[in-house]
Amino acid sequence: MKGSKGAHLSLSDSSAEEGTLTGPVEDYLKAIYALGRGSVSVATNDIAQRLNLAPASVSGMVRRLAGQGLLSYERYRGVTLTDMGRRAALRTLRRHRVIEAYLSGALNYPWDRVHDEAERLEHAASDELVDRMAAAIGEPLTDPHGAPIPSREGDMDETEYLSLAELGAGYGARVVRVSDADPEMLRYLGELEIMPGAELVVISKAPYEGPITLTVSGTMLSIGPQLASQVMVETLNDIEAPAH
Amino acid sequence: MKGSKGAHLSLSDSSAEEGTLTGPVEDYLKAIYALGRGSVSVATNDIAQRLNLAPASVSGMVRRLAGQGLLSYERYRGVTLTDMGRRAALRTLRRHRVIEAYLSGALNYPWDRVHDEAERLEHAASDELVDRMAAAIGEPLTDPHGAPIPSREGDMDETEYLSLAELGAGYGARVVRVSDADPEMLRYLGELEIMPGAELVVISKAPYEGPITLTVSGTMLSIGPQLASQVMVETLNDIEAPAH
DNA sequence: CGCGGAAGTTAGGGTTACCTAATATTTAAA
DNA sequence: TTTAAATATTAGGTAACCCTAACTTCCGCG
Repeated sequence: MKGSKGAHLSLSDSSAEEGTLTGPVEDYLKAIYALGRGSVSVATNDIAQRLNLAPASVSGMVRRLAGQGLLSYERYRGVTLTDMGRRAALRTLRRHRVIEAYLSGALNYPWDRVHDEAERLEHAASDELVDRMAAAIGEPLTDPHGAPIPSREGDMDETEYLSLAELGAGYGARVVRVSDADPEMLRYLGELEIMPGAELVVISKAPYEGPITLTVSGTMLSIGPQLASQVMVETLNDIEAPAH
Repeated sequence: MKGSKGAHLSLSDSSAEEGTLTGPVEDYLKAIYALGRGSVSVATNDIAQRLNLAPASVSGMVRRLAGQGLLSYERYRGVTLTDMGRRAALRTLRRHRVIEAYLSGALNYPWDRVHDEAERLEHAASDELVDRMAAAIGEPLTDPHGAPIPSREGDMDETEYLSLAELGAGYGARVVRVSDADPEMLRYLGELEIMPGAELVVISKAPYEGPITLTVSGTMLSIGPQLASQVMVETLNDIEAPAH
């Protein structure tokens, strides 16, 4: 575990602003939140890249959002979410992850396809629907990829974890989260049974960015370091350093 | 029963067009379908009223949609859906009604609130999601208000029914469908247990648009003709004309 | 320190979808 | 048949988002 902190902002009701943000605006806020982990300043080019937009488009939008009080912005200096912006971002994040968890838990969606569906539904679902979905599947704490779900009140566990690539040979660990960026990759990880909750032991790490050999639920396999870096784990004290 | 006909058009895949219609476009097509029951010509003003838009906005949109082959349009003459447009309308209608049925059946949504939620989700949900929802609640044939759900293939039962206001005193009937236009009204009808499946007997109809007295599941009550006209029923041969 | 490339911005357009005001067309009634 | 009311359309705007091209600012390296 590398570090830990928490976010708290009231998500519901959101005080005085008009309330209804457009889909694109929600996407901007989510992207800025993800890139700036809450309060770090974010480069407009990075937002553009993440949202697949031309940098010029971001400059314009960011100026508008600053005008609406959702973020603070100084030309050529990057942007930072205001409390209001952070609240909106977390609200969208909660929607997204609850929807993912619901699709997976209640409708048997395969985990490599929940992301895209949630990406569209998150802008259309009401708070009530999201709350009902969460209740229906027992108020889960994470989405199917292991990402934490912000609470209705705007709290989110922001614990950071080691990646499997950083784990030393001989260590046992439990998978807590995998990146949901690439469906193809998720399908592959699924085949290997590398998913949240799985326990694994690193057998060896070849040097020079070589393959990492490990056992997952009894099976031995090797994966590249690039893939391993997308898998976040929590070390297990009790399986520590077996002989090899 | 006043008449009966069926619609058949392949809903899936939709042949050669680009495929993704915007939310507003889907709303126009749905409105035109609803107003023209398939193929009757529809006045642009009626579309405007139904969608709560200025008539001028409709003229413009309708020209664009005609250009895309979704409807045929002659200035000052109203519009008619093409096969392609009808297909798209039925696809949206299916989404809408499946979502309503799902919200009600799987998430315990009260029936006066499913419409608004579905109105937003219908533009964001994928065909796969809609199909999974339908499967999860046993492929229902109607939504919670009794409106028929078009099949994946584009078939819809378009049977027309008598309204409760048209039913003569002494007749027994089963409620098949109620208007979902007004949540307030739905809540009231729910309190009275006037909902699809309920069986009722008309005791008397006061003249000059006076109240209609009836029994619903044993209880006697009176409603105005305006409300009664929003309740569609199917007569029951076996409870016909009891003495009074 | 200054200068070139990277990063970010403005300028100028385009599309969708809406609006109000002014105009045209249809239609029903005198 | 004429004509006014009802219906519908164009004309001219606005706002949200997006783009490409041209320009500006920043910053690190020599």
